[in-house]
Amino acid sequence: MDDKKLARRRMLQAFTKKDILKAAIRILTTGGMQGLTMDRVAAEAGVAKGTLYLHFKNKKQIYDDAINESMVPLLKELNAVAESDRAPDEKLRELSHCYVTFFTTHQELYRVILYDRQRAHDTPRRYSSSRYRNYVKRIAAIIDEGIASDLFRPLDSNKLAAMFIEANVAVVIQRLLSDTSISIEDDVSLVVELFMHGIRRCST
Amino acid sequence: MDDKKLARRRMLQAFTKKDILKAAIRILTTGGMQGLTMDRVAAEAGVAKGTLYLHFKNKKQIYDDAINESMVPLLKELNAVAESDRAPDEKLRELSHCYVTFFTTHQELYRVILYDRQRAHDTPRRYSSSRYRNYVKRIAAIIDEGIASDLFRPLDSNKLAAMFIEANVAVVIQRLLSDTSISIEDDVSLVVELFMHGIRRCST
Amino acid sequence: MDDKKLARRRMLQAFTKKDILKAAIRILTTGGMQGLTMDRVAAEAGVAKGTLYLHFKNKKQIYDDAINESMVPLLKELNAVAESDRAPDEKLRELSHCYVTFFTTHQELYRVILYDRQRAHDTPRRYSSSRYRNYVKRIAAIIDEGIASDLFRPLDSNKLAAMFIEANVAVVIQRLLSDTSISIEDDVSLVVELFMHGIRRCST
Amino acid sequence: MDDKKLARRRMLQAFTKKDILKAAIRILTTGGMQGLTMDRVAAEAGVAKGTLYLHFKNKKQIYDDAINESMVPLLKELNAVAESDRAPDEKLRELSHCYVTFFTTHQELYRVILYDRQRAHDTPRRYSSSRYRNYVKRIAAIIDEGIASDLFRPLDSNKLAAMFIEANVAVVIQRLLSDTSISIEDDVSLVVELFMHGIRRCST
DNA sequence: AATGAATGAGAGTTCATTCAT
DNA sequence: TATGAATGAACTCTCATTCAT
Repeated sequence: MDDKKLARRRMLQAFTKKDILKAAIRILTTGGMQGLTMDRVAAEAGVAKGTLYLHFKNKKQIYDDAINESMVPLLKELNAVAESDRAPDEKLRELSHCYVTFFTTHQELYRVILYDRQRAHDTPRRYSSSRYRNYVKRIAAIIDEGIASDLFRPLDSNKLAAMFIEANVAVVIQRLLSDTSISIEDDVSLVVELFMHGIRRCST
Repeated sequence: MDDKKLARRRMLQAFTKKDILKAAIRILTTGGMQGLTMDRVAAEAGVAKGTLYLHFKNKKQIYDDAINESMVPLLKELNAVAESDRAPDEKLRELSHCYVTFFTTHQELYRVILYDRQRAHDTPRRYSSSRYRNYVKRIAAIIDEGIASDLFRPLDSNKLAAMFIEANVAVVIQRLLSDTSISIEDDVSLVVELFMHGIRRCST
Repeated sequence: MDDKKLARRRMLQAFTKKDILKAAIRILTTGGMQGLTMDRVAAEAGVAKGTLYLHFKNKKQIYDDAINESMVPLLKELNAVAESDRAPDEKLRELSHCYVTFFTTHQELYRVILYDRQRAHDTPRRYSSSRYRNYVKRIAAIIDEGIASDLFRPLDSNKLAAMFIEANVAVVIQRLLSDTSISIEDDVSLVVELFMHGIRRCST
Repeated sequence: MDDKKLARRRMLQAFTKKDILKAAIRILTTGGMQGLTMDRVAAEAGVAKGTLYLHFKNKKQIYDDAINESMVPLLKELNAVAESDRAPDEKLRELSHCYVTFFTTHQELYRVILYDRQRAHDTPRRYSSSRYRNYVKRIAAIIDEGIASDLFRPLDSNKLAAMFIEANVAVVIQRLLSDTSISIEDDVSLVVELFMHGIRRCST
């Protein structure tokens, strides 16, 4: 009986916490980093300002947790692709697809994540940064796979992985700037084409 | 006589304005977006806070103008390269070199610029964004050159240009994250190699 | 049967209340007035925050009761001394000893008590103040004893009592400020010396 | 001309600062330490809250400066007495008079000062505390004078000085508690009587 | 009787902007 | 044109108190 009550209470608490994070993500998505104020988070989550501090130590923690939380779906897809048994080049194509789709639908939040990306410098153990690094490493692993199977040439896989991610970023930026609704497939194909063969005409 | 005075006044005014922008750039370079306060700009520029409002409408304008101003040297180099009479692939190599060098030495400022990059959406007339777009176009023009001369394959030059920029960004980020002092030449070579030939082993 | 239960419940309740007060005293002793928050009292007492309000009307009551409670041991000693059959001057010496010892070992709490001392003014019915007044009266009674037995000169016993207390306070403050560990006995002797040769009739 | 303007500006600024301090003292005098909030200080001084931070680094500085400022008149009187050429016992009488008068008319503020008195401990260089210590030293010097001239017995002058101050405190507290308007002279006489027949060499 | 999540008023502080000089 | 004191809204965070369970 007591256990049930406790469990239920925990559930409710967890719900509130999730609600706050969702609210924070919504705000980051529409208003960017500067839009994220405790007042707005509280209002958006439908709780009192003080309640935020019951669930999070301070604003920074809300910010960090929100970004981490928002990346969860993308990371899940990334894992699924990485652990599938397709060929490395096919994996890259699928990753590109995930990436472009995800960031096309997240806009402002995506900018925030990009901005957050390279801050490892000042605060070495920053979670967010290690997250990015990790992300790069996974893609590098796929490229290493390709190199090992003689599919890819032996180049610096880590940097190639980083460039791969940013190439997708480039495509997303262009999508946002041009406002035309080009099919995601075409963009993905372009990215993959570049990475597989480069742009130089093959001089037999 | 009066004209002379007026001209001189204009000059002085222009000087003050430049000084303020330089101060803002220094602050952005070291302290990022959040470090940019009117107090600090005034102090750094050696003028009174109120004076800032004689030269700029508000903080946003200082911010925007500072970012534009900070890009001027890079844009000049870009122009020089674009207007030289080298082959397109050589131009890309040189651009990559300019890019990596420039951002490696600007760090925080560079983050700010990246963050600012795709803000075109909400504020359509934003100067900074049109700057980015312009930038992409110039590189696209070089790629078009290559395509026209049958050096490159006929792909979407605009998006390739964007990907080229971001590939350089990727390299810079990795430089910052790894903290190792790899030669810029090697990074540039990797970027060029990717763009010229892709990563797939050439199965002749 | 029911009575037993009720009695037992009362007992438990009384225990909880005492525990809370003890917790409050511990906090006041180490953290002073500003350290006393409901959260800390609850945590220190090992009860939920809401529970505090079952035993006390509000924070002020906890604060007041804690101060009163903290003085109980001193008051007991005071009573013991007052009711002993020693000479008045000997009693004062012993009181001084109690005082200096007690406050030397309580530090922060002692500051709180001193601050609280004369608040009678704004809130006439304040318990703590009447306590202080009571305390003064008891010492005055001892002095009156001395006067009656021709040991002391006939001066305003109430004010002399107050001065006696504060003289001990002065000694304690100096002990805290100097940080040297002078023997308590020496300090007590000084206080007594001052008071004896002041109030004692000069036996030509 | 420019100098005049500058001087005038400085004057105005100084005025504002003094006004803020006066407001803070007024609040401390009536509402004690807890009544001192930035909002109230601003309202009482008739300035905006932000203005406070133009003149003071933070609340603590306002608090400290207010206490120091409030003591200025007392310290002046103390100096005047100390440097006069009267006999040490006469000096003590006058000091007592100053003390009782000053604190009788300052009430709450006086409690704040007392509370502040012995905080040297946690923050060693605290101005306020060194102020108190200094104060004690000056009175000790007067007592030393008396000892040197064989007027007083050779006892620990520092502690006697502290006890002298606190004896006056005791008298003030009693005045506040009893609410009767006894003449200050009588109280002073009692203090002096106690101290004289305590520290004065007993001329058999 | 006990809990502890939720509240919300209010605290200290920052900073873009204004305006009298 | 230049100043910088003043403003006040907005910020992050604290904490005494309430109330459904």
